[in-house]
Amino acid sequence: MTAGSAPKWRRLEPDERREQIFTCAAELFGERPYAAVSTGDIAARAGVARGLINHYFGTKRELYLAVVRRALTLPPSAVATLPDGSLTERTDAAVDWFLDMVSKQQKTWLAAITPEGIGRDEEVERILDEADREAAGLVLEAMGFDRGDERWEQLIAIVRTYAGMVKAASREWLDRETLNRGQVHTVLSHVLRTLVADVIPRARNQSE
Amino acid sequence: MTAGSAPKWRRLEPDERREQIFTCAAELFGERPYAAVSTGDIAARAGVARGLINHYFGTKRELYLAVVRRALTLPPSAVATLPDGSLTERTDAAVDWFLDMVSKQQKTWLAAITPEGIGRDEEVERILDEADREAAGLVLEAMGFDRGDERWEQLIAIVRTYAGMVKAASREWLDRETLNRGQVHTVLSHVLRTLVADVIPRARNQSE
DNA sequence: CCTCCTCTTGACACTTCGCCAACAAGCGGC
DNA sequence: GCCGCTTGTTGGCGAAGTGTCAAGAGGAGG
Repeated sequence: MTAGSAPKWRRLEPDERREQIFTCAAELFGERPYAAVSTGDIAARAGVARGLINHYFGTKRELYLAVVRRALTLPPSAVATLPDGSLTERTDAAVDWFLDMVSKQQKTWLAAITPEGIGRDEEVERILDEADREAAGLVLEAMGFDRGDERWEQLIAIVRTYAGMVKAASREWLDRETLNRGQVHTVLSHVLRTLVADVIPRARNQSE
Repeated sequence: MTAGSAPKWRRLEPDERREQIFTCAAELFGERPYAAVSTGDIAARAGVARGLINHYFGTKRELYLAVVRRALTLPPSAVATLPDGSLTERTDAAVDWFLDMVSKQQKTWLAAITPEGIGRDEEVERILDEADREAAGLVLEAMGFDRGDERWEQLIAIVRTYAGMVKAASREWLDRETLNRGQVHTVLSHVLRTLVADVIPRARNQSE
């Protein structure tokens, strides 16, 4: 009791506070579905007044979208070095690189791609869409395709189809633990090779 | 004004009313995300008092789960006749059958498999899981595997991985319209054939 | 026509959300 | 070292949503 001037709360830089709230929100949204997380919960975990959340993020939903956006934005390390070599070597390397990345981010990423039961959310879909498109582009380039390809959009679509399998495989490996890493690698690289070698050439001739 | 006894509301059989509310809820949950649909909205569309929803379904969430459950339960016609023949014939037939089914249910099914951004919902995941498992089992049997196989769980896992691709492909076809039916068919049947012929035999030797 | 069963309503208590005016932390001037 | 101003932060209000429950009313049966 030397001095009776202990501040009730500490004043932070806006970016700092914003980030702190964001982190707490990300944790909670990762644990429970959107509707089961109240702004009160988030404020409590961050140790701030509820109103502050609206001050920084406007709306609960906007905060949620911010969390989703960041969770799905792949780290810059994404632009990894892709080896030249045979098709098999390249697909193997790509899948390996991907599995490494996922096993690190594990928890966040898994939560981010978990399918919700029903009910379309335009905004969220657009974010997911953009992230997938980005990833698909990287994979295609790693496989030796050119961004200027006349059928680029079609190629993207096919790889995005593959991305659905990648996500499902990751869940089997990390979440359900029904497959081990080696098995997942086998599945994903075989399929990727099939796509590049057999499917894409054929699909090109099926445009209406 | 012949008789002043026009009833304010009509009394229905419980099953009938329940079904009516359920239908309206399914529509709304298909249009907007869970949190953006209020029980008031549902009651309004059904033309009943809000309290009646709780009477029949207990909770908004329970109603939602009921909708999800039904949307994902494949119709009994699922047990279609699977032809004998070469592997290629069988995979082609399976994919065709599936695409037919999807193009009918289209809207509902698409909404049901749409991924939400983040936030895991145990209950919903379990329902999705069960539906996938069911479907995977049918596919495996159609491909000539036996439910008594020593590695049945592993096979299921691999096919479930494939199911992720099937869903993504359906979205590209019906929703984004970046691939046509023929292309989707090509992609899916090739991959399925690769899985059965190449991947599954190898993965068997990779169990830890 | 009256009675009773039960389907249905409407209101109450409680939680959550967005808004905003008032408060105070703590840096800079004197 | 004290004071004043900027602005990060609080706390409470009003609107909206949810679950509960006792009371009300449809309509079949006697």
